[in-house]
Amino acid sequence: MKNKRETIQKTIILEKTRRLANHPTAEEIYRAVRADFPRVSMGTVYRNLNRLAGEGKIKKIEIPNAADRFDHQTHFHHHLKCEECGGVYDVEMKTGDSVLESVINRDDFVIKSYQIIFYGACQKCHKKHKEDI
Amino acid sequence: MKNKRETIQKTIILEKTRRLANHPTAEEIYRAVRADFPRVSMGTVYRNLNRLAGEGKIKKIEIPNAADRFDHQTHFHHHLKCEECGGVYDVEMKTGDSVLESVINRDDFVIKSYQIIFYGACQKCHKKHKEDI
DNA sequence: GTATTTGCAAACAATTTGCAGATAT
DNA sequence: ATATCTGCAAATTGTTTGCAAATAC
Repeated sequence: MKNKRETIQKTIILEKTRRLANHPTAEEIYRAVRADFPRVSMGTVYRNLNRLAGEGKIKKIEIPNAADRFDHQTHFHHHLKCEECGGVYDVEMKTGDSVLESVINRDDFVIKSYQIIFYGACQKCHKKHKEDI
Repeated sequence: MKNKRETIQKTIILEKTRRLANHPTAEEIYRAVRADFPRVSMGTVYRNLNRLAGEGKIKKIEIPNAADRFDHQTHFHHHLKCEECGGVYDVEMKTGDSVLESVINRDDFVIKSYQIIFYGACQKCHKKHKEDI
């Protein structure tokens, strides 16, 4: 896998990932791609998403115990996973990040990146839950 | 599933999780339990680990694209996932956490908890990689 | 006594992979 | 021309679940 060729599939997968509103899953991208190119397979979608992420053209957001998301955005941000509906939302942070400086045992490894996953409830689910009571 | 009974399985699963050095996977706990009780099944291990986590007796650490870990530790800390070997290591942070205060759009959801996952290389893998060059 | 829990095997979800044929360069 | 990429289906990994039998209370 040397990732050398610009195939139609790769092009359209990038385009759809960019067009889809917010951190779509591979499945969502797959459906969008198939709307135009019905013979594209899931394997191809995954292969290309990983290639594109490797090239830095998109960002892969790994969500524990849920499908990975692929993000067209470039700026650094984090995510909230709604424990009720499983939805993933952007979490914006103030600049002047002190997370890396707060690590105590930094000699134990080389840190290349990090992501914060918040757990909780999105507005919709929280509201619904309140109504239940 | 009302989680009412203290079964032998539940007891030993908690004990093994506590005894095993550091954030073992369900698989590792399963093996440890089977050493003493060979008929315990994987399903029982998962069910009880989730129950114990629900009761707050252990902590479930969700690792993206890898087996979840179960932690006997109680104090708040984070984790590094080594991108080479897949190992998971504790990351200790200075107290006086400012992560929650740094969230800008906090009105959009209710945040109950969070975890930071660092990506990088552990000492062993980093050293090995250097030798390759 | 009876509701909960177990063991087993089968189901599940997300992702990866082997391979023969197709395609970009 | 040929190495890379695709489509397909099957494999993999981690976890959950349905069900009849076992067990804690």
